[in-house]
Amino acid sequence: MNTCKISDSVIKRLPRYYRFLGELKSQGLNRISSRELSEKMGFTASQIRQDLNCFGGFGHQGYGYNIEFLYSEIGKILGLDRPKNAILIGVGNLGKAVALHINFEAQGYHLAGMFDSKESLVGQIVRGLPVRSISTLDEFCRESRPEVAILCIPKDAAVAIADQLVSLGIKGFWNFSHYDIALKYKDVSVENVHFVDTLMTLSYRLKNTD
Amino acid sequence: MNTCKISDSVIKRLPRYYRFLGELKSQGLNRISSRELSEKMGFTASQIRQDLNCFGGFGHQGYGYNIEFLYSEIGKILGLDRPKNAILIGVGNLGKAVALHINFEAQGYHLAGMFDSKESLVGQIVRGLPVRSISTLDEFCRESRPEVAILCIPKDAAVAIADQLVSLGIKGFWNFSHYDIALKYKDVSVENVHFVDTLMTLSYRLKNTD
DNA sequence: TAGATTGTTAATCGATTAACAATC
DNA sequence: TAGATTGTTAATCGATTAACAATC
Repeated sequence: MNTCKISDSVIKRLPRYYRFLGELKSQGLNRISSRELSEKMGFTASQIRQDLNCFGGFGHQGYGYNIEFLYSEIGKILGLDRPKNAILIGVGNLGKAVALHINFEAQGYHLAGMFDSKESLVGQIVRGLPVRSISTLDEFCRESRPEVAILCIPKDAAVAIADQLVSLGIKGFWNFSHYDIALKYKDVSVENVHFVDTLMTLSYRLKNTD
Repeated sequence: MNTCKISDSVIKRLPRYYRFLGELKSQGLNRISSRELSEKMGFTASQIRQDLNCFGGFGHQGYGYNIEFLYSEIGKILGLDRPKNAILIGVGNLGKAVALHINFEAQGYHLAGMFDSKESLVGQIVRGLPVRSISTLDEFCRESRPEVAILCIPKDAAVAIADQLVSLGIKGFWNFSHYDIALKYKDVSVENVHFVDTLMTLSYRLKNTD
């Protein structure tokens, strides 16, 4: 096992491994070699072995990798087995879609509360949960201690609420807003979901077909 | 101007430049140096100059960059000024959210049609557009010639429909499904939006706070 | 002119790929 | 044992950063 610092590139590939292995598992397969996996995933076999060896020797020489075992190990590396409380801020079109569409439990998340500043939304039931007034955020967080906030609000609203969320103990943001949280708060984890960026790169690629 | 092949890393940073410059522009600023921009964006000034010089010399020695001009040039590089017809496949929670939430026009896209296989959805109006039956896809594409398909359907459905879309002339996919289109069709552009992946990497980062 | 800042080349750093000994 | 495939080291490749001459 390589004790090197794990690079961002490796971490970003882990969910993809997890996804492919989950599928192989559900197809009832038992073992796979790095070469076979490389053909399915479009990585090199070398890269796959390098990536996995950042975390431990999960394979067996002459055999390959046990799919079920590797799947479960990558899940643990990602921390999917650890329960994580999350709150969702902003229950507009996007927030509603996120709440309804994402199967949080499959990654160990529990959506504990949903908040909006718009009084007309408060009390509405989405995914079996009531939308709460943003004014009750402090109280709720002191009781439920969520560690993740999902930001489905515009940039200005995100700027306005980030301090409060961090001081209430939020350790990670799943950030759909255009506010660059990571630049200000160095000790929280941030994953940005900037769809529109990918729509722009698609536009570029269409024009420059390679 | 550097005529090197533009790397993926550079292309992925362009939307971010576009976003930051748009904001500076709306703040009424005229010029900015690579150093000032680097402080705002969290890149190095060197990288900014390198990136921009892949496409041309947009700055002036001793002055910096004209914000309005650079913003507009990056928009052109990304091809946002070119009109692009798009169709959306799958009008469930996710598809509806995408249709309602994304301001396609700001990137030069026009959402021309929406399709679903579920007959109960057909005829429903979303964002002023009727949901069409998937059985009318051929006819519609031969008339409207969309070049982009937005896939908001499950993996199996995506596998089943990709051939048809490619043969109907689709050149780019904005892919929310878990089907890896790019592996099979080498001559189409694909941008994957795999939210759940970022939810997993967030889980990892929470566990390994760096 | 002096000061500032670009465009661009060179140096460094890190990530990917290749190679191969270890070993199942 | 022979064949297969890993884990790991070494080589390559590409991306980022540093440096500086050009020039506004």
